[in-house]
Amino acid sequence: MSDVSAPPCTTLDDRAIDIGPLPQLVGYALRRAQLAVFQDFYATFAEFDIRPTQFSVLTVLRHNPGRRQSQIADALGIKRANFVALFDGLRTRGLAERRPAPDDRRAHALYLTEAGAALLDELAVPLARHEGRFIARLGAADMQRLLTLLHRITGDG
Amino acid sequence: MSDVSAPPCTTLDDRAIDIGPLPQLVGYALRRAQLAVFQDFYATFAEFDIRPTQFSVLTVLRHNPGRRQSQIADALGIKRANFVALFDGLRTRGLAERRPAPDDRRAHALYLTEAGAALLDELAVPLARHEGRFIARLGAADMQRLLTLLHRITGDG
DNA sequence: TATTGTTATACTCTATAACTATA
DNA sequence: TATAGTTATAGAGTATAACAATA
Repeated sequence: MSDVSAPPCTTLDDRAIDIGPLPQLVGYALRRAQLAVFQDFYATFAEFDIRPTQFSVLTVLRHNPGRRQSQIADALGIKRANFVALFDGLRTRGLAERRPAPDDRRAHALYLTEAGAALLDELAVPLARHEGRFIARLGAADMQRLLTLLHRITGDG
Repeated sequence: MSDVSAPPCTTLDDRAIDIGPLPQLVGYALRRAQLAVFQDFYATFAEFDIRPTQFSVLTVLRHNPGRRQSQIADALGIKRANFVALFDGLRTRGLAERRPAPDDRRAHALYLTEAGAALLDELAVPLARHEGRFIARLGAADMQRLLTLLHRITGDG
């Protein structure tokens, strides 16, 4: 339905902006796509107060119990100095814990708590819905192609 | 050459970390790929002191001279409050300028300066090298497939 | 001497609220 | 009343330097 009584243009130029060659730049396209997915992630996990980085730490802890802070941080591309506060946020919520490393009194071995493991189980359902929304946009086959291309960009595949 | 006198393991567990299902999550894969490309962008344009967001603003100004701040900011997904300092950084360097909007005394019309246009011309060469490094990893056909998939993720494809 | 975890600090990016001058 | 630009502010994320304890 068009509105025949719509007012005339109120500005000199209200055509859509032309962002030119930006969509053909891989960095720009990656950034916009990443923001779209993270926005969906934030909305999906807001009720659990879990952000993408926190989710990635919990996941790596589940798959690597007892590793040191620096190993976990390195695997996720996080500086060890920045990992301290990030991990403390999980620890004070009872989701993860530090234990003395048996072979090195400087180091801590990191573990999920039972509450952390239970939360990760609980997050599996909304996570699948979140991923499912993007698989629905692309189809499963194209999503797998996208993941493979992204791994080749990152340099590990 | 392997070093037969290499010391034994110094830690309890120095196998590589297993980041589990993270590489199959679209948000994680996008984030890591975006960081890899932006790292290359930073290194490529460090000598020009241009960051990805600044480059995108200059590019949109070239393609849309005379538009208002809020239009430019919206097109790039930047809040108008955050755009002020960003644009001032370009303006004080003589790359862009504000002019009074002819039809609305609240608004400013934004333009590239000649220096800004000249810089953008100069940046074309390193930009092509930057893009070329990732096209080299994927091949031109797969890069085009990646861009198309990314646009579909973002929702404008 | 080097490394682990930590603190301090700074800079960027992002988000919201509120102000001003116009409309 | 609403909008364009602006200011202030706060929260993440990220980067470097330096320190204590330990290797």
